[in-house]
Amino acid sequence: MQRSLDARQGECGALSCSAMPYEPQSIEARWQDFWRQRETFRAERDPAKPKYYVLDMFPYPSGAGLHVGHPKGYIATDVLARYKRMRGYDVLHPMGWDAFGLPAEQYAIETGVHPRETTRRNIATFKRQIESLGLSYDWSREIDTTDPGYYRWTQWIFQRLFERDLAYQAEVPVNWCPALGTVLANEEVIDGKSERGGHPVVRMPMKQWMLRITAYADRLLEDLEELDWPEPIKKMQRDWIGRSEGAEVRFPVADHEDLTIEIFTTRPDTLFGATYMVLAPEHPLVSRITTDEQRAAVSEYVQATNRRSERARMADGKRKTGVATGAFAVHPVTGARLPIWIADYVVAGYGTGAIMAVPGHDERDFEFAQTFDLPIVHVVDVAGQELPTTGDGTSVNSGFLDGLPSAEARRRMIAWLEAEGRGRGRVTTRLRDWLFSRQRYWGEPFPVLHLEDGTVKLVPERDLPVRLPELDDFRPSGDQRTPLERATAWMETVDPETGQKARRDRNTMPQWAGSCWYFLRFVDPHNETEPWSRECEQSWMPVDLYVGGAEHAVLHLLYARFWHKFLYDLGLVSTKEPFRKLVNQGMILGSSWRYYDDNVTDDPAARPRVLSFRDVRAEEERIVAADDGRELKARWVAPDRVRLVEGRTLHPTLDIELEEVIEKMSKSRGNVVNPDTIIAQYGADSMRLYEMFLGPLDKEAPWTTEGIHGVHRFLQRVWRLFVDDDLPGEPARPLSEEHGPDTQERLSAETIHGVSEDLEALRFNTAIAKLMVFARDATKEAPLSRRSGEAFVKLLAPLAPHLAEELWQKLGHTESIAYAAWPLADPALLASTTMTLAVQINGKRRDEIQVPADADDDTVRSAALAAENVRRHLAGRQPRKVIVVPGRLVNVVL
RNA sequence: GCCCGGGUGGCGAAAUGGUAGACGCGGGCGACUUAAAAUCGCCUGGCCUCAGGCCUUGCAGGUUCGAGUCCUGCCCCGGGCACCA
Repeated sequence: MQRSLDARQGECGALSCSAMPYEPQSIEARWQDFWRQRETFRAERDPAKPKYYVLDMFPYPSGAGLHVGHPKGYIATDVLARYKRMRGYDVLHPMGWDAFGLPAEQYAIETGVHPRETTRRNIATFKRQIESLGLSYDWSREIDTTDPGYYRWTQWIFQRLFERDLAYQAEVPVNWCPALGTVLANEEVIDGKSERGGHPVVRMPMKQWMLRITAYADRLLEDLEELDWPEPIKKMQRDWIGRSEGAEVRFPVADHEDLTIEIFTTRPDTLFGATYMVLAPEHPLVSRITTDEQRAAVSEYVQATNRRSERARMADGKRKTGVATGAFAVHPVTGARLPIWIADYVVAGYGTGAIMAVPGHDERDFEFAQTFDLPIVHVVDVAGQELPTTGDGTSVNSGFLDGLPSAEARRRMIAWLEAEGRGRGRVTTRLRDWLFSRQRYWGEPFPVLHLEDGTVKLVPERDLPVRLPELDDFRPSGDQRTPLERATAWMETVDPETGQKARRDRNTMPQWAGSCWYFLRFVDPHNETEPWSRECEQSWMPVDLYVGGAEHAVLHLLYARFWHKFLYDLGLVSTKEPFRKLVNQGMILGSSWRYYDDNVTDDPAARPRVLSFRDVRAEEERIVAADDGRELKARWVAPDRVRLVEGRTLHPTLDIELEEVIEKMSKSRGNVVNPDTIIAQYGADSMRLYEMFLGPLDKEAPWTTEGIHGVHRFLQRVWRLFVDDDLPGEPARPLSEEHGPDTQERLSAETIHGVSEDLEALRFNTAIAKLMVFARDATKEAPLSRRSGEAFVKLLAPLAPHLAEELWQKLGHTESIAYAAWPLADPALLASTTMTLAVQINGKRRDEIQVPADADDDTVRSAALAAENVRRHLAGRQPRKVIVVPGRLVNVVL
């Protein structure tokens, strides 16, 4: 940079030297206003152009606002949206709010502020933060799931489900969470606790709305094949659906002519090895078949099972427990009497809640049989292995199956069962119908009326939406009454068609309802006569790229696919699947510092003993003091409060060394970084660039505030490439209208080529690296040519849009760069005239040679053998073999 | 236990079976400065007998002219599922 040091000195005499050369704060606000006022990103559909629908999983606007981890996916989709626009696509890039749900309501209960109010405030904060990143959303399509104009159509879709018998009410055992005062879907229960809040959940029967997602199980499974989704996510969905093939077999109960036990097995070939039966403790037949002698023991076991949470059951490990019912079943083939047991290793919710136990070929049955001294029979021979064997082999001791390989034996047994009327081939799924009602306030009301005669009918379409009633008290009642039942005037109504007295439904829909179809509303958000028009749907759907967190693998993504398939069957959408390509962005991690104390109960009056991480050890799940073994609790120190003393990291006031822990950002750890602070200091473009530069999009990465310096320096360098801030009044450095030197033109072509490829593949980190190389090297030999300079600004535009707009304007353009045509690399420049080849000897790099790009193998070979260091290694010997890899290297084998 | 990812400099990371460590952080040296910051330039995996050479992508083998990349076995970390019949 030999440019005018003299000018700089001259300037310093007259003016302050502290003027910032590149001031993102003023640039960014100006361009954000520009985009807003011009509606630059309003999506319009021109049928002559290809379309690109790029979508973020819309956020739940929580009270805490965004931290730097949230926008990573939004930035990535924004880069792609901007890139695709410049590539000539019509881009649909919308944003909205998934605003119904528990946290707003929990907050309302704590503070007394209406959820509508907190939701409004939270949305305002989220929107301000998102806008400050310069994301190119079409805000005219903003959606809020709590808006009656939106949930009207959520209710409308529910009505269509009801009409097709895909929504029904049933008395089912549900996951009741007393602390939240609601039931939860299976997907919302993790380890026997609620996904939100970690409260205990108990199973109990209740009348609930259900959606028949099981009717779509096969299609949800099959159509995964055609999706460009991460393999682990597809796998999780397959596992969740849990399809397995096998047979249903009916075992008559001895001495109860009217009773049969129905079981499901994937191994009908082992039927001859069944030596006893097991029912889940909750199985409906238990009380009917239990003999008087066993009744006391059985009921005690059933109660004990109910009391123990699933967590406690798991903590017990694999120890088998159970009680005999005293009853017997009749083996459908041999007629043998098999004792019927109950045991909690058979779960009520899977299959039929009953099994035939084949201890010879099932590890669980084997353990149980050993524990209770039940007979074990060998019916499948697997290459001399000892029992229990669970793999395929050859049937033995199995009557008409003897000698058959397992697969054939299965077919033969199913045929026999069907011929004898004792069973049939069957496929089961682990997936169960979706429990769709919640006993909460902040959700969509069900658009139905319960008439006095018990019938349920739909609210007429013209009366939609059924609005949420106003309530002052949102609390769950503690019993099973719901908040809506307090709105008595709202609950008691009349059927507008018959004039009969009617009650509204007391439940609301779960949080997932609104997100099942929001991507469809985005294509036609202001339509008041239908949820979306056919025309809009066909011009934008499906979503071409969907980016969001992996935590939605089996919740939102499965539910949304289910609704979409249903809408497809109705002819309302034209694609079987809503999301063609899915990418999970990796989390951004924060760092905090840890120590321990013995105030395990968080007693504020305690004077705890404080320990460094060096003085503790892990004992199973707990952390204890290394010396006296007392139990400890982890404490956290935010990174800005630690003291660095002689290379050690210490507590702010105490003399103990802290341990750095890098994990998901959360309030409780004090490791959250607010994007507002980063943007105020470095600007949105630096923030965007940094998050994209950290590493591959789908990988998690730790946030470090030093790291952002690098990309900020890069943007400053870019600024100076175009703007001479030492010459006030000069809008831009004059760029040469001539072609630059060959090296510059070639670098430009390579950068265009490389950045384009990287953006297509979502490799933002390497795209940025290539831009950095250009900015570093382009002006080494000569000033930048206009041609290369403008191409570079365009390449930068998707990643750092504010700076690119500013430079584009300084280069004399009056239109936004947002729709400027993406540059194309001159292929002639990509092919260089000479090339540098590495020369290896026995696979080790020893020298390099320069040869013309079109040199033939012989020329390359002799050049390689003539290289100085090669001659030294050869020392007169003849190489055994010379391998020429065109364009790459030469390997001389001795 | 089972199923996925992943182990590369002090750190974040690059690398169609073909020059390992691009780019960035941090660090070092120098220029500019009264000074500092900012900026700019150079250096920065380890070791040695240093114009050269040896070692190096979790560990141990294998395939290949050539392996971070492919194969076999193992170790460690992260995630998902978990008595699923």
